[in-house]
Amino acid sequence: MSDTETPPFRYTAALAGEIEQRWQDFWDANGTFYAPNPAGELSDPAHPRAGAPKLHVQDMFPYPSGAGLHVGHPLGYIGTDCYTRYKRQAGFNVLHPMGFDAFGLPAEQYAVQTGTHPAVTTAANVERYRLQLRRLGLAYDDRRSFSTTDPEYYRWTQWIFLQVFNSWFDPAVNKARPISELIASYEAGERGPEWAGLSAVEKRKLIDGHRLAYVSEAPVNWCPGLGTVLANEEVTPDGRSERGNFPVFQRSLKQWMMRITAYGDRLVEDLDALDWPEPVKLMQRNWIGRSRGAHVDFPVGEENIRVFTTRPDTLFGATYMVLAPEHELVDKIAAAEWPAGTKQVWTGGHDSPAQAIAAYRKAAAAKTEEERTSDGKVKTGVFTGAYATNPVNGARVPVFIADYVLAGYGTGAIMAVPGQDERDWAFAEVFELPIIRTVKAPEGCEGAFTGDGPAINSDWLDGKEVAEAKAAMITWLEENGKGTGATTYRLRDWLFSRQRYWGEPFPIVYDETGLPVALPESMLPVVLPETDDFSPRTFDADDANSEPETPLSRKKDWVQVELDLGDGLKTYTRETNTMPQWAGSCWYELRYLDPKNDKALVDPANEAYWMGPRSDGDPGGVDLYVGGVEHAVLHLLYARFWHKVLFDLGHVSSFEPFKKLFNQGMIQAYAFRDDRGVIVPAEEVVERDGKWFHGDAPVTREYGKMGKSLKNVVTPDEMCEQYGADTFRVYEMAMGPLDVSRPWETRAVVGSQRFLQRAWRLVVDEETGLPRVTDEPLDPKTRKALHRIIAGVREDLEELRFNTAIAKLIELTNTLTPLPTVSREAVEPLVLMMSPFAPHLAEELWGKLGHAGSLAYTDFPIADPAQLVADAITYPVQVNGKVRGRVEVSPETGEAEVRAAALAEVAEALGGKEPKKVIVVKGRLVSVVV
RNA sequence: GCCCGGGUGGUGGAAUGGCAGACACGGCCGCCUUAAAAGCGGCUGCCCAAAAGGCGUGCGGGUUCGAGACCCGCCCCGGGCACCA
Repeated sequence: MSDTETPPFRYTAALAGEIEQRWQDFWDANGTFYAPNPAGELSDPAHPRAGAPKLHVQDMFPYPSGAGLHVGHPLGYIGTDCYTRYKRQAGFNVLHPMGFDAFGLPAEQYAVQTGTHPAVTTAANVERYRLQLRRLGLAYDDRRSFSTTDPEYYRWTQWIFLQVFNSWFDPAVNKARPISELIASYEAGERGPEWAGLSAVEKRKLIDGHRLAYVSEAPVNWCPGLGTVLANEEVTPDGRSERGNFPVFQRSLKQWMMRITAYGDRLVEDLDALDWPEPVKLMQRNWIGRSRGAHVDFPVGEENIRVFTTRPDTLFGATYMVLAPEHELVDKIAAAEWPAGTKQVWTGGHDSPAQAIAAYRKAAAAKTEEERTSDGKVKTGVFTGAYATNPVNGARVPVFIADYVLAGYGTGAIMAVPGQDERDWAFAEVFELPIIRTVKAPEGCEGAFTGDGPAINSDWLDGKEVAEAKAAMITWLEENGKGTGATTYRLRDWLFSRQRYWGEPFPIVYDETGLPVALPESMLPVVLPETDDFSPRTFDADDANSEPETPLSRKKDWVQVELDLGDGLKTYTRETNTMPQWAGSCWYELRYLDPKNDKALVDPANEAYWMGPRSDGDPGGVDLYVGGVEHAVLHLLYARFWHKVLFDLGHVSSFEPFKKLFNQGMIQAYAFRDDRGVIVPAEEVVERDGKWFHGDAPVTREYGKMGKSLKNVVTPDEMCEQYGADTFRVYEMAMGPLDVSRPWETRAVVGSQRFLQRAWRLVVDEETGLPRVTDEPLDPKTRKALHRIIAGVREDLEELRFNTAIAKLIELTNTLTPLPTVSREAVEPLVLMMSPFAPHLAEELWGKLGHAGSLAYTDFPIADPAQLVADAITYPVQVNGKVRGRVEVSPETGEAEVRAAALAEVAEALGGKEPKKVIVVKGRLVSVVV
């Protein structure tokens, strides 16, 4: 493109680039977007928004990968930036910070690949992200930025770990309390006399068993391919690692756990107080998987099988029982030989119960998780030869083992009620077991009936509806000592240690007893030791028997440490696991509030101001949290858990971290393959007549994520280069609603550039660069249009409907463009309204209009209600639902008059027929029925 | 299988039960230009040569003066969960 004929002051990419850099420097130099705190180092009583109503808006901070940002990443950041710029102008003290989540597997793996220390690559990646984000003109308070890998930051991550370690969950008050209170209670003899008789080590073990962070030897998810254990949340349903897709095996290993299950109830119930997308709430509810019901005891000889059921009301219909194959009672209750009356199908063709059980277990163990689930419909199992007694009616019921009962849920045993449970019905059909309906099924119902209805065949329960029958049965069980009401959860405790280098070290050492000892706060942070041997020990991905090895354990001089922890100088051994990636993101919303504070996690005054509840029942928290739906369970569940612990211990006044959650959509992109199936670079593909070509070769198009492997990455840097950051921002916001995923289309970006060019031209003479506005008042019609648009834009911005807000601004620009003179009365509000979307351009135009400094704190336009009243109303007139004419009347015109005018208008269409009905909808339309 | 979303022009998308398709891309035509690009102006849901008209929001019913929106029954796409007792 030749520049020779482009007017010297046209808003081109080059001019945009110059303006953008200048304003970014200005904002930095003036601290334009600093938000004042009520207390501490970041307070500023002279700030224009000191003491104003607050607004805390936050993005899910990025993981700075080596690949840098593509145009999809900043979608949410631009959205929050537009929203907060608007709210700042509308009078709010806005906190809009950004940081980096830089610990974790990918940083370490990238470092391993490149042979550089993760700290080096991480710092470089963070720096690159900062520059990329700065170029977009995002209005962050940079004083509050941090990386989770900063020792000044993870000092507090470790501090929170200590709070969790040093507390226990008291079910009596349903909250966490300091562990010292539990110890005091034991010492006072309130919890039984045994305490006094225990040795010091036994006492410690007893206490350690109550802590919210505890070491446990339990089955965990061991992933040899990654060389680390993983949390349940990090394992996919088919038993592979979410990251890397390696096989995951169940291994019993000694690991740190966090007692998130204690918070199961509150994590479910407090969802009701949150303004979150329903699907996300639902995913959390499903993950926690709370079921209410009862534990019921079924005697088997000397033994007793405890089952969990959500349907105690159906106990009279329990005709058999099933234990998980791994259940510990199986071997104890199994009969020596098949009892009389054993059906052939129950034995699996084996000569004795012991043989049948052994064979079944072997077959079950050989099945992969996928096979077990995909075979789901066909029920298998064998009889144990044992009979249990149904506690409500004394019926003798056979006990089976089957893999449709899971060892890890409830008690690993069920009472089977085929009449009311589809799985039990299917099993009963295969094994020819009796079926007793205990809830009246509707006419024609075949198979299990799981719905509501009156109880039948249930003695004293007969006639009661399900809910009432459940309650009655639980009361009966408790009164007769046969069971109790109970709640179970699918949620497991959170596996909190990883065998990695690039994570937060635990503030924990072990003494000569092998029991953990918390380091005192004064020793924080425990700095991650320097090493050049940070590679994890990984294994053949299928080697289930490999042993994890922590990189830190190789630092012998670090692991062995001499400390005085109150009883003289002693040698301790450090914990060599590190925390999982989620640790740093579990509480970062709090650190933004008071990032420089080295005395406390956050000053209570600052926490109360930015996140504290404002009314009864208000959970408090971040006012708006924007990020991808992929964090629906993991990050959001863990962060809620930690926040609740901090709340219980009095460190924060909000009981939830994120009051409102918004999931932005994903920007996707097309990718192209040639006839060999090889991906070709998307930027080299051209479209001709609805087909796509790479050179002359036809290629096929597919739709997917943006990424290196699909060769379809478009970066924000390219967009800034070709169009300018403001154009890029406007395009991203204009292309659709923020929460909808959509394809990226570079060629459409020019539309946003044209809009900005027209707006620029409205204010600036392209030849001279001088402003061309006049102080003449607007004509009344345009003034009305202006105020209608102001009202609409405000409404759209409040609801994060940026695409329609931009459409209205384009409409206003297009209305003003053909006018003979450009009135300041219209242009100034236009510039102010554009400023959230195109901040650099708006600042520049604001200056051209004669204002000094930044417009960031200039009031956002407010519509004049008097201008929102229409001069005239045009009524479309429908005849039998079709528009056949329209009449224009003044707004005060009465209904009768509108009706008469409308009928006159459509007289021809009526063709002399008498209308059956005429409906006049005031201000809307007239509908005539003939 | 169960539970959520969603289906509107060639494309991205607009529409408190009240004129379907705002705004934008693309396309077509024109102005400017030696020419091209950029810019500017016009047209652009489909059918029909055009007008008039007809048909149109995944499909089939229904409620209503009036349905893209509400109700019932299907189909398709995306996501989550998947023997959780």
